[in-house]
Amino acid sequence: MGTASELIMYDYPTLLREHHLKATPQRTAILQVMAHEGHISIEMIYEKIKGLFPSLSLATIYKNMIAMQEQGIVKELKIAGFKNRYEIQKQPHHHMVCQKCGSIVDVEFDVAQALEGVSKSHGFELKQIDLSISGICDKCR
Amino acid sequence: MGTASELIMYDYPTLLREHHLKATPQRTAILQVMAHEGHISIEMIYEKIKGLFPSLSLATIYKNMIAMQEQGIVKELKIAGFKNRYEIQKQPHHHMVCQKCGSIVDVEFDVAQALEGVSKSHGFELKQIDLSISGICDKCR
DNA sequence: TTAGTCAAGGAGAAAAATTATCCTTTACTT
DNA sequence: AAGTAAAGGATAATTTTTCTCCTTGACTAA
Repeated sequence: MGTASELIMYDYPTLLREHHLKATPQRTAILQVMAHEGHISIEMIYEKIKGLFPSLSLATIYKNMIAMQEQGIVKELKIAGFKNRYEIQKQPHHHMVCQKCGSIVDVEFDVAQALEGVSKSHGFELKQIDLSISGICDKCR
Repeated sequence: MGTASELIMYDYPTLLREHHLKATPQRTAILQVMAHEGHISIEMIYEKIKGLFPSLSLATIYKNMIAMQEQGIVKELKIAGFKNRYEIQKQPHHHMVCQKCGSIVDVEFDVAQALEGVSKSHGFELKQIDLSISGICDKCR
């Protein structure tokens, strides 16, 4: 945090418009909560912002998550043993999940090169890598 | 296929009993369908075997998947863009998913060693690795 | 083999998660 | 400032998953 290139990511209205989505207060709030909470579920988002928008509909969140996924702004995380969670797209990274407390930590680890070889040998055009490792985190031991 | 050690895996009644689960015809059929179809969803299983058991309940399949997961016989696959699928537990492996036709191919690729280092540096006790790569398969190009 | 027991199956309701419909509101364009 | 298309809200409808309760049946041990 602190450099211009990082700060610009917090201008969510602009980010939305750049992706041909209207910058509504609801959308901006969703992104702010996601930025603050990290890996978050639909109804956690709902709980966090329904105070700001008393008439907020759950459907609004679902619809926005779909729209923002299509635009590559957010990403759905399907992790064994947990309900789906969402995060804002950022640098490629993977996840480290504690099976006890459910905490999710980002880890940067480059598997791309090795997997290029694997996929190439299958005539497979590699688009995306989803990797999560599960275990027991430092705190829970 | 062909060796004794592989064939023994097809004795599902014994496999179930070894895991303290009763070997019912429904369970055996579920495992047979899974073995035949590979990566399969709950309702695909239901469609495949409801002919054999006219009174089959969807709840039976759900309950059995949970029980068999707890015993480590089957594994749930949560893959971005797809409904949950299930596979019979076998040698550690990962998945290669075509974003177009949805086909899933097993790939053997050892990421464990490298990830040991990553997790160790976070004081994390590594239990499980879930990796899937997505892209366009050979056929779909 | 047979009776007893506990797990498993079936039916259906209920709950949870997701999507669709339809109308109103509003962000953006010009 | 007005028009338009997109987004939000309310609500119903689907879909997915879980639960309850009762019946059936697989396994155990005599």
